[in-house]
Amino acid sequence: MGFNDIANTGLQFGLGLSLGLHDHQHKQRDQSHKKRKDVSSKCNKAYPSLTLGPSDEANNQPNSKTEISSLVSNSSSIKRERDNFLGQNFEVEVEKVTSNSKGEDFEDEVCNTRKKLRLTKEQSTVLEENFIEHSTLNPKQKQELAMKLNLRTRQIEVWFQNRRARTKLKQTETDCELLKKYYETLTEENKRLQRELQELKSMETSPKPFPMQIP
DNA sequence: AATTTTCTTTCCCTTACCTCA
DNA sequence: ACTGAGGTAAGGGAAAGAAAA
Repeated sequence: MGFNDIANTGLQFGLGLSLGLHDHQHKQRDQSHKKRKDVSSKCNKAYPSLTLGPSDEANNQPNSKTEISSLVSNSSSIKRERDNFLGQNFEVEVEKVTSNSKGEDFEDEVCNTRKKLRLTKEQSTVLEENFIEHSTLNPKQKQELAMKLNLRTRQIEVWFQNRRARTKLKQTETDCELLKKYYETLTEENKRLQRELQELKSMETSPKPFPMQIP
């Protein structure tokens, strides 16, 4: 078993732990959760700017209820989506598009793209500074930071999550290198001991010195 | 008061957009 | 113009706890 095998086993073990949680026994646990996500997902895909936040610096504004209502029509069920922006609790009515042909065509048309926001240099710097201070935020800190940077709390949350993940990845890489070195050292040591053992064995099998005769 | 259901928040892994060489 | 790699914002599943029924 080489180092890579050991490393892979470790990775698989780690993955297994997390994948093990994706058990079918939890699938039915909360259907409403999934529904909410579906609605949210549909809305996100259809109208990235509505929930993904600003697509550029100029468009850095919260989305109004009327904007959403005017974009989505033909409702069959209504869900309320909350979000915080600038310390306010925005409650947004998201209308689920029914499965009529018109709705599906429209969805297909707009769902292929997922716009991605780029944080400005200033925003990244402030976030980085905050991360150095504390790698996790409480709701209040999150709120304040969102207000300060003119971002949604979800975006702050996501940034910190991703930042923690990067830190963890770096640490894992460092640990991996250390383990690799340790493995090499142990291999060398093992070889040396094997040689030593071999020498001792050969000495044992060679003829012993002539025993002294005692009268 | 105890139990069940629904909602909210958070974490983690994965996906996919974007940039650059 | 194309392409592959790397960085990273966001999506989505799951868990845990709170709130509502």
